[in-house]
Amino acid sequence: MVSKKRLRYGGFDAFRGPVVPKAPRSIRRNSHKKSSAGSEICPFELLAAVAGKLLQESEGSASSTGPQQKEEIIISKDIIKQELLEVKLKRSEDLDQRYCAESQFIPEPSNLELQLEPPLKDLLHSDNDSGIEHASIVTTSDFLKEVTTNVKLESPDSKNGNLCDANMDTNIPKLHTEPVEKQTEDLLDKVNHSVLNKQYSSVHVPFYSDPVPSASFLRHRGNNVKIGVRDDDENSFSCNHHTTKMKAFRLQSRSGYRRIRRMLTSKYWKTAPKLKDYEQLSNRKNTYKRERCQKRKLFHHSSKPEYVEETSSGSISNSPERHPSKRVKFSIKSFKVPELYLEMPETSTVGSLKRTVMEALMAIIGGELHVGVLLQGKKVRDDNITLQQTGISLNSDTLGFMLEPTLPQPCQSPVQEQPPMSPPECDNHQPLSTSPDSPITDVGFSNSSPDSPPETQLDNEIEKRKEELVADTKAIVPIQSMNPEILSIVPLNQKLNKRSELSQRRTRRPFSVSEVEALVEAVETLGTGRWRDVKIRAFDDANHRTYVDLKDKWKTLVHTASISPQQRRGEPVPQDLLDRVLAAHAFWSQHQSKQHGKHQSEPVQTVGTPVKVCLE
DNA sequence: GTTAGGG
DNA sequence: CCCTAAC
Repeated sequence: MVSKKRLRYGGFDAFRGPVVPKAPRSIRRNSHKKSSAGSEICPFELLAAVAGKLLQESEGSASSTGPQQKEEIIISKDIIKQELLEVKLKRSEDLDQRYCAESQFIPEPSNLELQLEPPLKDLLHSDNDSGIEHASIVTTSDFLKEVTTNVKLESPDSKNGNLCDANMDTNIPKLHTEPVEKQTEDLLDKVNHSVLNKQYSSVHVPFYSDPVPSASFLRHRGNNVKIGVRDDDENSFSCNHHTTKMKAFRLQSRSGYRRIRRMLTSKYWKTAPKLKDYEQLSNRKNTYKRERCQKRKLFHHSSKPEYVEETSSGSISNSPERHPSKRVKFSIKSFKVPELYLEMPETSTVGSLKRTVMEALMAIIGGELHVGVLLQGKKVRDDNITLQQTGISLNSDTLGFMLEPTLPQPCQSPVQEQPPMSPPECDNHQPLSTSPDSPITDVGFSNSSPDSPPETQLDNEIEKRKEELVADTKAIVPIQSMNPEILSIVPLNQKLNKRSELSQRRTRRPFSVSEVEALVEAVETLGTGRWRDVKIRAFDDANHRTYVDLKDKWKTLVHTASISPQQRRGEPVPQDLLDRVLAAHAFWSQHQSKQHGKHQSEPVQTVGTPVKVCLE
């Protein structure tokens, strides 16, 4: 049997060595920070930056080549490579060693990068109608290695070993200042306008090959080419056109999964470079929340707007003259495109690759493009409220933008049918082949209704199947690796990638009143320190409610009960229940529930009237 | 594996 | 809900 850990490592433990040193966390944490912070992300940042410059510089000579052949290749193997040499030194060695055996497949190392220029405006079907002037593609040797060999291993450092950066930055110089009262709608217009009007010079789309291509991500599109776009965070994966449903999946059993995920998401793995503090901040704390809000968004904000002149608190400058209103300055550094997934035969020509990439991009951004505004991770949906009202004027450091292609995006149902990554069944049994007609709605993410399913059984099933999944997944890898005909291109975002694969947050499932009642009842009798017992007693059959959940729920119930009804959110809990909550809470906290231990069966509905439940 | 708390 | 420290 393959252990879960093995799975996690793609069964290449031998290559990896201990992931986390058996040392005190504090030590591990520190060492990790220092060692990886610089070597993991930076290279990619650097790559992007360097490549960007290079390409920009080469723009002059690489201008449009014609109406039809608007594509153009730029192979600059050495330049970028050089730039990265220093940074990647160590890693490169590792990789080279690893791939040594397979390197013969690599005709020749080259750096790959994709650049779109001018703007997407053309693709956007915006006001303008010109076409893309050209797209350049460059690959790195590593990239090719990965591609041609379909590497399936990922070492601690190969988290980044996944090669290229995966974001598409569309640099936008700067946006104008806006009156604070300006409505968000206006802001959006501004942004959109800027985006659509060549105000940025290039678009970068670095890719990386997916170390463990998920069958579910594959879509056939025309001949052999597969294209898809995966939402970077939620594992949600959107495909263009004929794509059908794709569901992400969980690989491990809940416990194992959680354990692994804990490892992956723990700060020990966090390696965001210092330079990206802003990102780290939001990443660490908001990624879940923020990005969660972006489900189904093909584009997500990459960089928060930066204040051009002042700090967050002083970001507002007065414009005495014309507008009495304060003005907020926005400087949108760039936008990022989510993961892009492509597959095509090795025999494909570079030209076709370019076309494919373009098609994929077109598919993504081909429709009308909108800009979404994210404030503190939450999407600001109301276009009519003012910046002031949203708090953007004061808080723009938590502001984000995202490009929203107009793909059929069902979503938006507050609740979801199924946990995003959950039902392994889906993936397991809906392999590569897909019916082009399948509704896109099923794509990856899920929608599950809170009170959805007879989860009890479902969960069990899932649990069972996880074992199978392990095997299946493992099997998939080798197959891929042995099939050099498949070219995988997947933009990368390691952290997100990791998270998306293994750190999927559970789907939110609000407690129903009946659940609350059951919880209250159980706590009344058992006390507040025996959550496991509470679980067994009242939620034994609810696999999705862990005792920790119950404990948390109780915590919120106590809080809810102590605030005014107006401040409460969600499905209202009957006041009488809340009263019982308070009573039980008071009772048990006063009676040190812990020590009440064992088996008092006395229903404490009389909690209010102190009882001598204490036995013993 | 559980608890208890902070986030 | 997540993440962790402490048991």
